[in-house]
Amino acid sequence: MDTTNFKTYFTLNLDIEEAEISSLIENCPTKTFSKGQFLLRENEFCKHTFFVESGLLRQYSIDNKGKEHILSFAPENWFVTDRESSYFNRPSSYYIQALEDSKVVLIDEGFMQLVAQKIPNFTDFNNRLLHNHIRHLQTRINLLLSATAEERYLQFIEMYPDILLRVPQTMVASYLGITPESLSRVRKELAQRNFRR
Amino acid sequence: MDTTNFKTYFTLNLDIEEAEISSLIENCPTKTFSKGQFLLRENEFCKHTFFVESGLLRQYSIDNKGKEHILSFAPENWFVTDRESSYFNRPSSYYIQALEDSKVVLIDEGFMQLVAQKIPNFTDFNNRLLHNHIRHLQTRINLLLSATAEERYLQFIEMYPDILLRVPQTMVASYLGITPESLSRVRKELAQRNFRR
DNA sequence: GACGGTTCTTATCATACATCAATGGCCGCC
DNA sequence: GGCGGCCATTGATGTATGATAAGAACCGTC
Repeated sequence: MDTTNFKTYFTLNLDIEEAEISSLIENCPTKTFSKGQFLLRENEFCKHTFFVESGLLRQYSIDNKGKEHILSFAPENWFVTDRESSYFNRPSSYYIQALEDSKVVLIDEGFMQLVAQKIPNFTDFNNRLLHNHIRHLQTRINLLLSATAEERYLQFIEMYPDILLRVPQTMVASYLGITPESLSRVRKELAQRNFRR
Repeated sequence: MDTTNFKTYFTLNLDIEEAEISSLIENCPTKTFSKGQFLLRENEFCKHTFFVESGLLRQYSIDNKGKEHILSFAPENWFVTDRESSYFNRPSSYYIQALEDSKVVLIDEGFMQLVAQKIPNFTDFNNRLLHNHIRHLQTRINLLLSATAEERYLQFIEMYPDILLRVPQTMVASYLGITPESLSRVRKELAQRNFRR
């Protein structure tokens, strides 16, 4: 199956030759998920990091009142996994689901170690990914602590203009930590104050 | 200066001999901060990871309305740093401040690389720290998205019973993302329902 | 032991957001 | 082309938490 994005992602981020990548990537199965299908469910053990070749995924949890809370969206060229489960080997508390028909590369621990052996600066690369993740989470916490629904929405538009157009509003609301109704009103407010798109 | 905690932390987490540690640690300056002093301020570049030998630190931001939001507390045996600033080399958006008189080990990039060279499984150790950090942040986001003030407070008590007793309530409130007044009410509520401590 | 600062509590009022319920648009499907 | 499911909108009402203000408790300090 075609894994163009995965390959270019690697060549861009690692100092590595085309041929070598291709031979490495052979070790990674690719899988197709159709809209609505699950890549991971609560209480399962997460065994992979998923690289999104095409399509769109979401990672979310369901709280004790039955409400969904989206932790992250993953469009093409993004990684997603439950590190808590995969790294610490615990049952996951999250779901990962396809929001569009998606092609996904499945990366397991063995592959990581293989690449780490073959490619010297892979650990650095991995480190960068982790740091990026942390930065991202930290920003979000800060936002949840300090910003109103409207401010968070505006920030979301800034950061993920593409995703905004690809998912139902309900899900944006769930990401922002508000109800769909509230988001609708926020949008109305903004529209009335002559805010476009 | 005495760095007992730092040493034992290392011996416990890395496969390494006492003598070797001591010689390594010589490279790390230790500094004392008295209550209220700053280790890092907004817009400064964070050059160190801080290991708290004794005392208590907090990391917080100030939003555009002038309100403080505590991102983390760091009691003895904890690391704290602004990874966003130190790793990506950007001006920090956070403050790090001593809440008690504290002894702190200053770890810089050079030290990290030195240790990485000398000690084979240091990268793994470092990885574990990063993953732990991520897990922690993720849990917090989930909580902010799904739990009420009361639920968050109860969870805080569970996780940080010691810190609860060491910092003013104002700061607990700031960590939870509510006002001190609200926290006071939550506590009153709990007390009336016969909840102890 | 009085003083001034900080912290905590309490009361009243204000507000952002949730909840509940109804409606209408959109779209795929038989 | 009508039917049913999903989604967005809107209105009425409820509730948790914020804002403001004032007083009480605590605490180190001179």
